[in-house]
Amino acid sequence: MPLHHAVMALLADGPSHGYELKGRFEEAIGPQWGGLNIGHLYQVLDRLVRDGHVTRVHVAQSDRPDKNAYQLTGQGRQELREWATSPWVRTSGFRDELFLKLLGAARLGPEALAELVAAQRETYLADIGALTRLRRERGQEPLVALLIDAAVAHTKADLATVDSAEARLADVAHAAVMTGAECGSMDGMEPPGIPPGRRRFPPVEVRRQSRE
Amino acid sequence: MPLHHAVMALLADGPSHGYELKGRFEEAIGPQWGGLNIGHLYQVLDRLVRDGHVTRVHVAQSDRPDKNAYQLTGQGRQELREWATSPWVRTSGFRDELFLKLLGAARLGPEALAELVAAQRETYLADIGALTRLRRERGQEPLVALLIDAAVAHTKADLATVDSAEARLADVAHAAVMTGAECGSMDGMEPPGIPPGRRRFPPVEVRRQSRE
DNA sequence: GTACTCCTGCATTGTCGCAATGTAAGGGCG
DNA sequence: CGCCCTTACATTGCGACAATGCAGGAGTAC
Repeated sequence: MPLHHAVMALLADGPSHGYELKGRFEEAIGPQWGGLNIGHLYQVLDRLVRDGHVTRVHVAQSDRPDKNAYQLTGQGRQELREWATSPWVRTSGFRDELFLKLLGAARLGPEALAELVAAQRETYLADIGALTRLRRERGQEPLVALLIDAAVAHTKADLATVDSAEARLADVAHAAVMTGAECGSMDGMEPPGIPPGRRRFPPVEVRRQSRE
Repeated sequence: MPLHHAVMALLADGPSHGYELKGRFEEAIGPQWGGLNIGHLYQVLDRLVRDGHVTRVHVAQSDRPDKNAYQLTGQGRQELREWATSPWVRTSGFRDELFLKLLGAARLGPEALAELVAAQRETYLADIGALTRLRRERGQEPLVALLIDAAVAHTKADLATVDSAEARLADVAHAAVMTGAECGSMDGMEPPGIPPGRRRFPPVEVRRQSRE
């Protein structure tokens, strides 16, 4: 995710340096985000300097290793304001690895689908449990509480999706078995030419719809 | 997102080549995913070949430009099965750009937050409308219908989040204004040293909690 | 021949994580 | 005191993958 705007948001409170910014970020956004990688952060800071959103000032310290202080520029402040007040518009569709797994499992047959659904269900329940625990620990900060609630809502929606998936995809999964997705072998040899039999999409007719 | 497993899932139906795989993918996963970049796809195929999940066979054609056919190997088939039947476990926390925007807007003050919330609300409503339309057009395929429903559910959850955000973050936003996040100027000069006044996080005491 | 589709590859940018480096403060110990 | 070890602080570099875009060959249709 584009971290650089969030870094600018933190810098709006006053200059800071890489190591401290990591602390500020994790303090502000809460534990459900997951740790912020420090190497990534410095790359982001480099880019912000390069683009003129932030200036770097070297600060010598006697009692500690030197550090680089980063400060928001006027241009950066303006950029931040624009970003923070404009909505997030989905640029690349609804992409979720779960979707791909459902596609794969459905094509593998009903047993594979059932296995995925059951396992995924457990995972989501565990996630919700962990989030609930987090919420108890860090629920005082309003932003953190809000974000945790949002994460829980997402997970519950996902749970409902997988719960309905097995029934709704039963036909697909059953059809997949018949068309040869399951007939193993044919590992190594099978020389060129593409065996023309058993292919569901002959020349496939790529339909370009008017989106994008 | 890790596309390569999905490509393997498509190849489970039989060998294919890059351009056709793009068509198969968009056919199978539906329009809500968004277009698949062809360049990306070839990168993925290269990696699959490198890792032994897929073999490439050059196919000469008289009536068209030559093409490369890709075929799943036994190892690839096994890898596919493992991936498709194991749940997706969130590795990197709940990361949503909306969360970062809320953080940024809240720090900018109540007006910025209100602006973001209103705009985001409109965006989500428009998304839901577009998805509903899609659902009418492509709702026959069970997988596509399921994925669109999942996308709608997610968006509705997001909608609820932003709707509650303004009230729940009012205190944070108000506090932000007082602490100087809004006092403009200080663009260019302001030489080194980091003005020690007006900083909410003096040495900041990075608390490392026991996660990860 | 030129416009177009099919098909592929490369270059570039951004995201993300790990590992390595260097400085300095603090503690134990002969 | 001089030595070593650990911990905290602070930064940098490397490498993999994701994603987009552009260039271009090769054939077809006019």
